[in-house]
Amino acid sequence: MAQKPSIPKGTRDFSPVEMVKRNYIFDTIKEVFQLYGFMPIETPSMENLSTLMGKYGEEGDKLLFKVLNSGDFISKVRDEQLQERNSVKLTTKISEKGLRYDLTVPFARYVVQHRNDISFPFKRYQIQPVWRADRPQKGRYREFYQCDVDVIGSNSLLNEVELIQIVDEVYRRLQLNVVVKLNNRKILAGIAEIIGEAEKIIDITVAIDKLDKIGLENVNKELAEKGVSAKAIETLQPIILLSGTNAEKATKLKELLADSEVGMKGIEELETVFNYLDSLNVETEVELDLTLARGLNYYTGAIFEVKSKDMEFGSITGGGRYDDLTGIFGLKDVSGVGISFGADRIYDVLEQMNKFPEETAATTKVLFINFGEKEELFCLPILSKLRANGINAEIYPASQKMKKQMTYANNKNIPYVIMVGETEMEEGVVSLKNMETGDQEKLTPEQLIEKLA
RNA sequence: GUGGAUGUAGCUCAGUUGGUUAGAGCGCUGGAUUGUGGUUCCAGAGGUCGCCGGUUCGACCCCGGUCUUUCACCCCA
Repeated sequence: MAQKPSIPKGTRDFSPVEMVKRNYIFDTIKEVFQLYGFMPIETPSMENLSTLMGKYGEEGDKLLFKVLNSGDFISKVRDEQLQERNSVKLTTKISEKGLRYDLTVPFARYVVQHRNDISFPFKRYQIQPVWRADRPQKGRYREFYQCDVDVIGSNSLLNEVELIQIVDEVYRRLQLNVVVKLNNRKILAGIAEIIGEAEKIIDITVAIDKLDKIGLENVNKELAEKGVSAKAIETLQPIILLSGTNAEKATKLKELLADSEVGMKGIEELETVFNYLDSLNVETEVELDLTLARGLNYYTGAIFEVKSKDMEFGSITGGGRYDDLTGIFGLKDVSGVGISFGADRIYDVLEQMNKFPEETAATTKVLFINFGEKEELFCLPILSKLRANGINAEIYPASQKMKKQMTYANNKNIPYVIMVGETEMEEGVVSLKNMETGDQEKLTPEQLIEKLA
């Protein structure tokens, strides 16, 4: 055999069986999005690097896939630059495009670029692949799908509430038990402020975020390493370890953050959201979690994260409010909020929990066994009629051995098989065999349609 | 990006302290059974032992490199 073909690291092929399952996820999510009035858009796989760079932090820039310029790009680079052997610098000379890293930044670009055609608030959803040059692991790929919903151009906290309702509805339809973790960047900013380390907010949130993973001791250690003063760390302790119901946490937080204007604003926002939720039929547990930070540094208000309650896994949905993402592209004072469903991780959870529905509308319902030319001529009009009635049907394309045709039906999990030979043609009927029970009956074409429809 | 593991038939995996012809199960093809499959029985095909190089009389096995997959860290969906 010649060298086996392969695909790039961290990418995957999807078989027909997998695609049926994947589409089940996408279709469910899409339906719910539309139920809440969101409309789809798509953006190109590639964006200009100027759009992408600097939006995801230093780490993110490294994880961007860059696309080489076309043509004889290297001849335009000066010798000194080549000799310098500085990849980062050289990249700017030979690459001006990159694969999108997420859907939010391209969306911000889209909004700014099409601002005159958009009426705000703009509610859009977007289901497309994104690429990250991360090192792959289980549940982490270099190409994966995100399902984003965002509403931009509205400050109302009602948007936050609707997003949580969407999460609730999607996971109810997918029959997964999840918990929504909710926090607010303003509270985190307030905490940093009252412990006197306002400028270290990023380091502090990143450290706190790891609490349930590495424990309190290691969090404190990391804080110290990042240069947070011992006194500040001490003040921080009661805040990190805050417990009780959401209302209790909020009450205590108000005392602790009384001197911080941002902090109080954050609590107020959270309380508003919780008040709305209380009056709605949201089944999903929503928990105020102060240790939730999320890496993306463009978030400014609410932060969400959704985790499966049934298994230990990274977050399967996440998002938040960003007050000035479009500002970078020259459109000020437009606030947006959105969340992203990680379809690939949801797939893995559904697979492990065995929660995919058994029956799917996508597969073939009935196969015509092929006995030869004469029989084909008899069967083809009936086949057309089945399809006209919305019944997924196919005919085996050649009159091969019965066993082979039956095996084909088995492997494709086709529930019914139709056999037509001399006797059936004379009587003007077909023999319909149920592949599961083995039962067989003769039906006229009309009865057949009625039975399978 | 850092550190560790892994790679043998289409799939899941055995195996050899380095020695001539590399094994199983499942799957595949054919037959028992040319209008009745998923069970059973029989037979058969299929592998440059990830790739490149080194050590050796001799390498699937030892060494180096490289790629894949995977685990932890980083970060994240």
